Amino acid sequence: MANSEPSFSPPAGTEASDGEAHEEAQRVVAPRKRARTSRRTASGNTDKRERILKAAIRVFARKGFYSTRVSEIAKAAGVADGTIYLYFKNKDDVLISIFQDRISKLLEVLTEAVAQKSNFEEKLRVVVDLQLGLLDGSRELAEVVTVNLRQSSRLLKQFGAPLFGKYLETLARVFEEGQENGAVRQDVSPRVLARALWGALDAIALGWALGGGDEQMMRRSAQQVAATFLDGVRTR
Amino acid sequence: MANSEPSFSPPAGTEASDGEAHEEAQRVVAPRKRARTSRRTASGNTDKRERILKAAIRVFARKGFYSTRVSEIAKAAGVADGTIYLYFKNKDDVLISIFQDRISKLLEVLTEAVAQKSNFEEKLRVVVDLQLGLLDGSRELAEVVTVNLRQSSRLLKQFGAPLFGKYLETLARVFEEGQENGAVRQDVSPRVLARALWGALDAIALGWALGGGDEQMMRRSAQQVAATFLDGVRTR
Amino acid sequence: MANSEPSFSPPAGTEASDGEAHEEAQRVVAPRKRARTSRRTASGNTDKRERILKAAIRVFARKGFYSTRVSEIAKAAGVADGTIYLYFKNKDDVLISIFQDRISKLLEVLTEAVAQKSNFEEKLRVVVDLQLGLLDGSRELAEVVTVNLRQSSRLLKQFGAPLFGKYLETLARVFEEGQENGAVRQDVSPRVLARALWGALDAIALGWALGGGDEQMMRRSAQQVAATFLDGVRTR
Amino acid sequence: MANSEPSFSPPAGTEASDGEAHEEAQRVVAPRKRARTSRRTASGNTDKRERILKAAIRVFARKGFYSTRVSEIAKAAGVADGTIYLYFKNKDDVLISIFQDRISKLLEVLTEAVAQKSNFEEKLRVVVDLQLGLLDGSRELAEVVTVNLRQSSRLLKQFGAPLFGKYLETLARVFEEGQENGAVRQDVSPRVLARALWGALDAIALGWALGGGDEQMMRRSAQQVAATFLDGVRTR
DNA sequence: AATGAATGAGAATTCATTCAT
DNA sequence: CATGAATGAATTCTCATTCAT
Repeated sequence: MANSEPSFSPPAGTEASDGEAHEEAQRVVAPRKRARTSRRTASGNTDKRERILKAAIRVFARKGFYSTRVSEIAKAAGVADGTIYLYFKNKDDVLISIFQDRISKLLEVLTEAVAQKSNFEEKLRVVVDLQLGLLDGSRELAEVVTVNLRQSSRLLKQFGAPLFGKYLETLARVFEEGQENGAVRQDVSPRVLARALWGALDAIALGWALGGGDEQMMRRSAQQVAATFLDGVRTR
Repeated sequence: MANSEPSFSPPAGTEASDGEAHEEAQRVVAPRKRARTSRRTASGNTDKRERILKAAIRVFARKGFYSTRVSEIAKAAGVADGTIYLYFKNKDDVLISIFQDRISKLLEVLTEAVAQKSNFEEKLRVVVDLQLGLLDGSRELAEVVTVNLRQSSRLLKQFGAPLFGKYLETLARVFEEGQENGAVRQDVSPRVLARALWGALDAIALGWALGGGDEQMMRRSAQQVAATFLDGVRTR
Repeated sequence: MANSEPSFSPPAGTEASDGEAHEEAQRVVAPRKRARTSRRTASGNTDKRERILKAAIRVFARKGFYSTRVSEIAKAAGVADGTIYLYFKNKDDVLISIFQDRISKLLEVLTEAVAQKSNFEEKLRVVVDLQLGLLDGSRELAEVVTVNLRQSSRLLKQFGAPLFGKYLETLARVFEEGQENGAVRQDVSPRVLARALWGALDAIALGWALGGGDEQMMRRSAQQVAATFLDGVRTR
Repeated sequence: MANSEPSFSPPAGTEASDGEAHEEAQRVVAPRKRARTSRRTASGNTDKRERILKAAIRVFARKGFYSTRVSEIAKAAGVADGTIYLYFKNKDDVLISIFQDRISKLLEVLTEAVAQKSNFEEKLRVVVDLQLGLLDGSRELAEVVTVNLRQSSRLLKQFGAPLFGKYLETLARVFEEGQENGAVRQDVSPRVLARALWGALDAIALGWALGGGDEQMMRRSAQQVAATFLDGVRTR
């Protein structure tokens, strides 16, 4: 099977019709004067926007973007339908925000984690663990990315692509460094390797996310993928 | 060992809420006296159902299931909107039919192709080429699968998953055989490898589809992934 | 009271927010292959688009554009809500279409009627009668214009203005000719006179339309306005 | 004779359907303990109600009743959305209050101004100047009337009409007096003349408002309309 | 069998109004 | 008194599906 995922940048004429939308992607951070009411007890009810985002992640993951009704997100978040629109421009904006908020966070964590490790092998293991959500609290993050990355081609192409590109870039850099210091074979492109690794891990995570697997199984899978990749890319 | 193929089946409570039921979710091969008119003279009016299916594959691959309008499929197929309903129960049924009709065919091709090759390395290369659409003209079909496998939890989990599971099964079998005859290392699960390979190839195909890359580049990438995987899984 | 009507061209920042809308104002003439079903018995059920337009005129006139629900138009036209959208892009488009269809017709009639009369006095009387709907079947036309001209500032400014401008232009031309051949005083601007006459007649028509006055009363009013204007503008 | 001032009152069955009723459509001068706080020290916090009313006049004049959001009025008035409801029963009530508070004031001014002039010609000139907003700063107020008089059948017919009727009445009275003392021709109805004059001036003001004309141009137009009308209605 | 105009249920979104702070 | 976040009823519009021709 050859293929292509929900894609990640306008491949020719795709889902056009609305060339507008989200002209000013950022906006809406919180309907004025937050801060007083927000972060009520220092933890619970942290912020309504956050609550909606979390609810949306849950529902999108379960039903997919298109099958999710705005009212379902609202109900899951425990707010009125209209409240969603106090924090997000529209349904699309909710999905986009999930990406922008979460993925950039994942990217930060990745960049830092990779920087802390000194040799190639360690870096690669960090990448694997992080993407599979085995690192600290990255579990939910990973799940969001894995599951939601696939919901709306149009949206994600348009707004997810740049961030996704940076993620791959960081991975490719790890392989490149490996080549530079002789740890990685020279006859393969760092970009291709980055993509392949991401895809492999993504597939593992997807199977796990959908199958409801336990973490132990996941760790074992991670271990195996890491080992195989290391052997595969090793200089010989 | 690890990863017992969670296999995409409805993970617990998924997309319930729609009590609308699936009274007879199965299929509809062709409402009304099909068989007689079908494949009429092997020439004119060859088969309208076929034409619709082909058109749907094209459109679904480009825009995804939810963003595709029934009228678009009709237009692409050169038939009236209503005609679709003469051959399919509803829009869902069109997608389901694609999975059932076509993917099982693709699966056959894979099974056969793998069976024809005698050693592990050759089998793996066949898999790679097939999935990357380098083997025949199965590109678009593969795209439908990958694109849509991620949009509708309900439909695809329910109908796509079993076939996807079989695909992975076939791949896993290749690795398993490799282990049996000593070509593949024993410390990794064939299932995990199958999934990882599929994911890696899928990611490559995605990048290619989006980047508008040429086939040559694709072949080179395929070559690199295959080589890396082979070295990675080789017994040592 | 100084004032200004619903206006007729973007006076500074007015009801902006949607700079788009109606980019391709024309469109939708009839959903494909009309002609067969249309104009059924040569008269009744002439055309669905026409039926909707007529219903909309009635309802808009009674309740105003903003207070009219699309479903009310549909009910009045005896069609389903969705059918409206087969012939019109949206609610706005219905109002706009009323103008484009009807006013241009009124304009045609005016131009021709004025051309047929030779002296100023007769021309002026024709204008009066036409605008007041006293000429042949122009009654409904006049009513549409009078009542609907005032419904949506934004819409009418944008789409009604050009046509309204032409209407005034034609009137002004009548006065101008009057000045040229000595029938009309030279110390007043034809444009100002055109506007004033239109406004005066519009006011009369409005009172009549809302009050449900009878035609006799209207004729008398028309007679009086015409007489007064004639005396007022006469060369002395 | 003709035209007995149909006067904008609900022409038969108008805008029924909304059985929501007008339980106590009348008015609300100022909910809660007004009077005490109002017009506090004649300086600071002069009167919030007044501020809201002024802001509403501005916004309604520009965008019309239906296109104006309550929040826009609030912002323009520099108060919170909820504050509006401390002084007005609802959005409708704001518009109604404008009519009742302001227009009756305008009417007073007109009545007085007309009373101060002794001959017909002077009276007519006063009317012209007042309606064209040349007499004081009543421009915006006049705009509210004209713009909104045409948008909402229900509200304005119900609440604006009576006042508008009085305005026309006053004008008609001027013409009637003119007839009584021989300054105005007897063969035209004062009511018709009143309506026609109002309409003519309204149209002029409209053109001016839209064309962004300067006051000088306006004065010239006013001069011309006044002169033409005077000549037109003069006894001969 | 084929057509495509018509249908109407369903979904996103808006905004007047309320009410806890 | 004021505030403005939250609410949810109401409305427009879409599009899968039907059915008369």
